[in-house]
Amino acid sequence: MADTVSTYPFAEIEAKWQNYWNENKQFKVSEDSDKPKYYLLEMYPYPSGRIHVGHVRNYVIGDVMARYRMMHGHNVLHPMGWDSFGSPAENAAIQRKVHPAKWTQENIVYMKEQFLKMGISYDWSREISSCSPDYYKWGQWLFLRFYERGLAYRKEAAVNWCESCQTVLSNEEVEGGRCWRCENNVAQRWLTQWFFKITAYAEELLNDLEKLSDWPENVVTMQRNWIGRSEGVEIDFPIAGSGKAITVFTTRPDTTYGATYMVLAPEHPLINELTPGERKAEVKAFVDEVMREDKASRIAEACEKRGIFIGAYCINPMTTEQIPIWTADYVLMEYGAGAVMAVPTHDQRDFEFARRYDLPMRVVIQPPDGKLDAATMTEAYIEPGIMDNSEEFNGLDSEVGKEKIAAFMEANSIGRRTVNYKLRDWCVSRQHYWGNPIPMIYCDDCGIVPVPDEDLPVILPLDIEFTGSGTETLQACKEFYEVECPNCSKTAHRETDTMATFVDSSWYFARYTDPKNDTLPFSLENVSYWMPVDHYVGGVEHAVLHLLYSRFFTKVMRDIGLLKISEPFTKLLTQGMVIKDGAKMSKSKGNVVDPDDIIKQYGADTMRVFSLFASPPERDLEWSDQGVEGSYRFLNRVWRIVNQYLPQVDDVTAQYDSSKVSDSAKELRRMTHQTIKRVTTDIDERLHFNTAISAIMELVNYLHQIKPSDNEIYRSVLRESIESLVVLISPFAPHLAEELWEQLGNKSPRPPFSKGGSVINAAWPKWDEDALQTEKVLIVIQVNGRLRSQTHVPADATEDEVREAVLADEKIQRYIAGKRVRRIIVVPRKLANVVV
RNA sequence: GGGCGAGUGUUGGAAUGGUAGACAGGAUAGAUUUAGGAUCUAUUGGGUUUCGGCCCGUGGGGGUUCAAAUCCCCCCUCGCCCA
Repeated sequence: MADTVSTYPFAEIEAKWQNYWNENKQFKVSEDSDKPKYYLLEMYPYPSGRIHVGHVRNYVIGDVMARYRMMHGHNVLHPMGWDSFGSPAENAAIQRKVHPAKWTQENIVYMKEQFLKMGISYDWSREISSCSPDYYKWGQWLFLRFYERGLAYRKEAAVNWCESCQTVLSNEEVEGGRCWRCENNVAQRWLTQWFFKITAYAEELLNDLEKLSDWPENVVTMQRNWIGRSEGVEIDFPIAGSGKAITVFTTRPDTTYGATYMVLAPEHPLINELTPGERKAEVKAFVDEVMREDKASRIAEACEKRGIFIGAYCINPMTTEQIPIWTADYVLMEYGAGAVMAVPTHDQRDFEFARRYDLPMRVVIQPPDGKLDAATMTEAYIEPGIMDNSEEFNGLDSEVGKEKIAAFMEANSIGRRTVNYKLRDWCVSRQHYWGNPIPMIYCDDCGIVPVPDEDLPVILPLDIEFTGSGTETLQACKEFYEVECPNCSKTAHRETDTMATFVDSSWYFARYTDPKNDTLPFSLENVSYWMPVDHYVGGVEHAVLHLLYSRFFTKVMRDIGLLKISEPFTKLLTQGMVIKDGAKMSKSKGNVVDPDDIIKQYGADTMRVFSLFASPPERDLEWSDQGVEGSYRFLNRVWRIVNQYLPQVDDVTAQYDSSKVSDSAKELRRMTHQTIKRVTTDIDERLHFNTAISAIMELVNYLHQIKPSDNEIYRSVLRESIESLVVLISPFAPHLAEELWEQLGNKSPRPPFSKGGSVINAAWPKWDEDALQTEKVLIVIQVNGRLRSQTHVPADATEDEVREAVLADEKIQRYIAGKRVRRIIVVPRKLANVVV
């Protein structure tokens, strides 16, 4: 518990310096700087009400990097804003009768205050909010540019429907068959929706992953899997008694002779057309049931596969046999074109399905070491092998057969080699009120008419009655819904769905470069100066969602001519979750920590230091109340040690002649420079702030036990140490550092570190490699790899000199007595291993 | 089922081929204090000891190496992603 007598006055200090930064516009940046630019960004938050410790971790990590770069003389863009459209605001409106705009605005005001209290170095002059018309106007503008290029289009399709959110979802928003936001099961519905043609960029999105060398490998892998490129063959199966064909995609054309039935996804548009009248009712009942079923259980392997014969046949183009067409729950529209040639002998799911419904099977690939019989197989044989029952292809290795069959199909116009992606076009319509209106008008005569640029933005009306669903709300609002057709001036109506909030967040990073531009989303000049984001910090939950969409938007914006880069984020850091008592914090578990309470009790610097010290950023962080107290104790220790030495270092500068340094000062100097090196490389190269802080702790512990001399050079060396300590700790505990910096008399310039004013203007200390050297080094001595002794040798001792010293060691002599020394391995300045 | 990641004291973690457990937390003892808190000092992986040491120890088993928490193979457990 905080005690006023023995602790530093964090509350006063923090308020003082937050005020100072604000008044001095310390973090405001412009494009006309001769310093090199650095764009440091954390994912902007949804203004849900209050900052939680997960946010704290995210934004503090970003702040350390931002402050570190500022102190390295970079022109650092470090902006913040609000992902302020979205369903929680709408839910609050329905449940608590507060207008979403009001609810959102109040949350923003509160959370901004919290950010200020945390001492995060944002340039608030660039603040953006996605629900503000001057921001969402440009989202609409971009939508129209997408539309002009055919990258935004409307189609009827089976789409994901979340009953609890009352809206459609993109495939990326469905995780394991559940809604990513509310974790409810997702069903399928036939609806006409707006889509972005992300598949047009599939190849580039995949290939450019190779450029992302500073991204965590798991994120790159997840995106690669999500895009899901596979090479194979598209095969046409003619429909019996019709001129049409069903096209399937397969990576295994070598098994085509084994395709004994066809399966269409229940959502497949051909089902209704192909099902003969007498079976229509039964098939429709099945299809409806599957579409209501949740996606999770449909894709679960353990679940029994169900299907129904639709009453039609198609022709296997290789065997020319008629095969039955089925529809089954295990085939999703996402795979290939929603149609699968079923080869039960060589695909496990087809095998299980065929066994259940007693469908025919034919072995067409034999393993190298045996002969399979379809009647006795207990599982599908999915490995390559020798082709069988495949006419002229018999006896071929199936890998060779793949190529031969593909060539045969192309020559005979049965099929063609193609590349398939798992990635589907991005459904962006949402049946919500609190979102960016899609700028489209429907006219009975002219059809779909885009809103002309000069009429943007389409303002989301605030004066409305909530009638339940968002779409209905907007339809009921006559001033919004009814509009003159821009083409023919007749009465037409507006689109009432709004855009997914992931559209807003797919380009916000570029808007920060020119946030007040009212003629374009951003100027080419500004965006070219700042973009790409040099370092992006956020949660791994966006590995596919936001990070894939943003890459897509960047490429489209490049093709529109808005910017010149292809990838938005050079370096990515995905931080782990904050957990408590082994579980994710949640109200129901009662393990929620409120940052406000921590700040009140210990101050923002303590909270910052704890959330950095407890674990490296990419790992999960276990919150510990006692750990917080430990960080608080440490900062108090820093406060005391600097104050204790203040009188001794007050009248000297940190400049001295290093050749005149005494032995005891040399040791202090070595410790200081070693700390500078460790902290610098930990922040800069490894991003391991926990070990950087522990290095500072070691310096503090050392300073605590020295007996300083009165000698002027010694006091200069001590000043260097104290100043380094303050500068090194400043990205972590900026308020404390500012206060101590001022106490050290560094508000006016004082060489070599202080340039006057804030500690942020200070020069980041450089370590002197010579200062790290000692005259003697400790050599650990092993005998046969086991630690036996240690000895000191001169730092510049040769390997032979080390060997001599090792053999002269008393303990070692006992160990090797009577044995033949076969060799001695010497690791310079570290270790020697005697092998006997 | 596949892919990726992780598994180290009582706890968070450190060490990425070279002294395992830095730094913190917790605990124990002592100093200070009327007391508590704060602060300071010492100890703190296990076993054993004649107090010099010695043996064991990084999920389990095997291997490579003078030397393995670290590299390789097999297995177990957990997490995430994809089926």
